[in-house]
Amino acid sequence: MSKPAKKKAAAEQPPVVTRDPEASVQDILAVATEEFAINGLSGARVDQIAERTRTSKRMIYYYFKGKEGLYQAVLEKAYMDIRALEEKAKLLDMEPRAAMRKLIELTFDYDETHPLFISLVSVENIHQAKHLTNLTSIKDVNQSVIRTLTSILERGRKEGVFRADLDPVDVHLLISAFCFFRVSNRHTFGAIFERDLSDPKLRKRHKKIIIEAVERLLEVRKG
Amino acid sequence: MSKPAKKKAAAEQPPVVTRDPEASVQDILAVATEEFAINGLSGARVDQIAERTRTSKRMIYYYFKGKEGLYQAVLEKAYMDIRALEEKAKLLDMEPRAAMRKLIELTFDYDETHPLFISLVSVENIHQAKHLTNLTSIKDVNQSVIRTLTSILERGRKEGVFRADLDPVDVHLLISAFCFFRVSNRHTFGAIFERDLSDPKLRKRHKKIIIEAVERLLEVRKG
DNA sequence: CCGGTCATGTACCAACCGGTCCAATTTTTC
DNA sequence: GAAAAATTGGACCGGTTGGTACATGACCGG
Repeated sequence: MSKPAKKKAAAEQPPVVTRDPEASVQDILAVATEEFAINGLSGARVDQIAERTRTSKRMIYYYFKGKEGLYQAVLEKAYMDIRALEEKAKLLDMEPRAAMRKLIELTFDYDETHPLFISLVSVENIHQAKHLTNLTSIKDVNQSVIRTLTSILERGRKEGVFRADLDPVDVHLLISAFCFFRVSNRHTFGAIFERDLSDPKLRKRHKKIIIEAVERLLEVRKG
Repeated sequence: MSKPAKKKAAAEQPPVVTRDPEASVQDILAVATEEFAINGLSGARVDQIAERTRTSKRMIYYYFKGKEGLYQAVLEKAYMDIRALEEKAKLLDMEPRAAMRKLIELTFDYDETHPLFISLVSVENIHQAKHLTNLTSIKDVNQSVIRTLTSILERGRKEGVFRADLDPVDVHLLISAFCFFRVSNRHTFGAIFERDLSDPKLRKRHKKIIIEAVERLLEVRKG
């Protein structure tokens, strides 16, 4: 079914150059995300991205100025999407240990289901995050994880179930490192140790391990 | 014993074209390691590598066939160098808990002091490790870590200080992930959370954290 | 309906980049 | 010491790639 578009409905057969700026932008971003994640910044080809789009190379330069502009837009969008991570779960209502477990599971699952995001972050790190520093807005978004974590740790400490001498960012680092690495390094790790890290069986086991590791690390020890 | 000076510079200065194949190869490899680590496979420029070398582009093609051949050689060398990791320490003579702690420290310090290696591994993962699969030799080298770890865990289990239900590769994953991530993602993580992960103070704290996390994870629990 | 801005397609280019050709000169082999 | 092999240099090439000039239709305010 042809989309009737606007009021100018079907005179006979106009070439119907369905104009839709927003759709063009989103289309380009979606394709570019894949290309940059798979091939890296310099490895990705503008022509290839354009070809996979329903529009043309001209549009990429029209909307994003150039390859780097497109890359930066892709990066920003990818980082912004994490916002959806904790929003759907109301961690602050749960008791500390359950909240912590849930937070770990969310992180684990997010990384697992967003390999393109993981790749993009790796790419950006190779470029020493010099494009990321332009994007000040994403700091706030990402630091919300820390606020949540801080709150959970604080409540746990008050209830006497969590120790008090751990920095929330350090805890986040431990969780993030494990979840991220499993995905980012699945190819080399898999090749060397002959393991398929995408195996559901392993996934389940690894999720249990990181949860257990963090839980034990947070435990209060007397003496 | 003056060289048969080139006709152009016959008067003084013998050009002294000191031929040294081995040195040429090593020189190229060293420069290429940096370039590939910093710019990635497609981002690195053969001309740039050649220029930084004391030899010429021609030599790169002579010794390594092409850009990909050079990249593969760089990758192989980088992975082979890990062999030196545990060799110098005789972990098998130490009591299990001390050995485990030492192994973690070695991994932590190795990653910390070899950021180029970390970058290369990240680059290779973006390329889905398709160059690594050609290098079967490195599997053995890297699996020696697992053998060591297996032995430590086994002895610990027999002595009753370590639990028995953990896979050595999974334990290695936990350790490796933390140590690797700290370096591989130092730029994005640092930018977002405004932390300099190379700060010695943080380094010391993080080393303590990963050691403590693993130690606690390995503890035997009754019930 | 009409001028102006927005959106898009086509064709094209100049620079770059991986790779090679030709040849010289050193080192090794016999 | 001559032939053969190994190393090196420098110029050069052809395809690729990011980017642009130009034209043209589509939408919108008045």
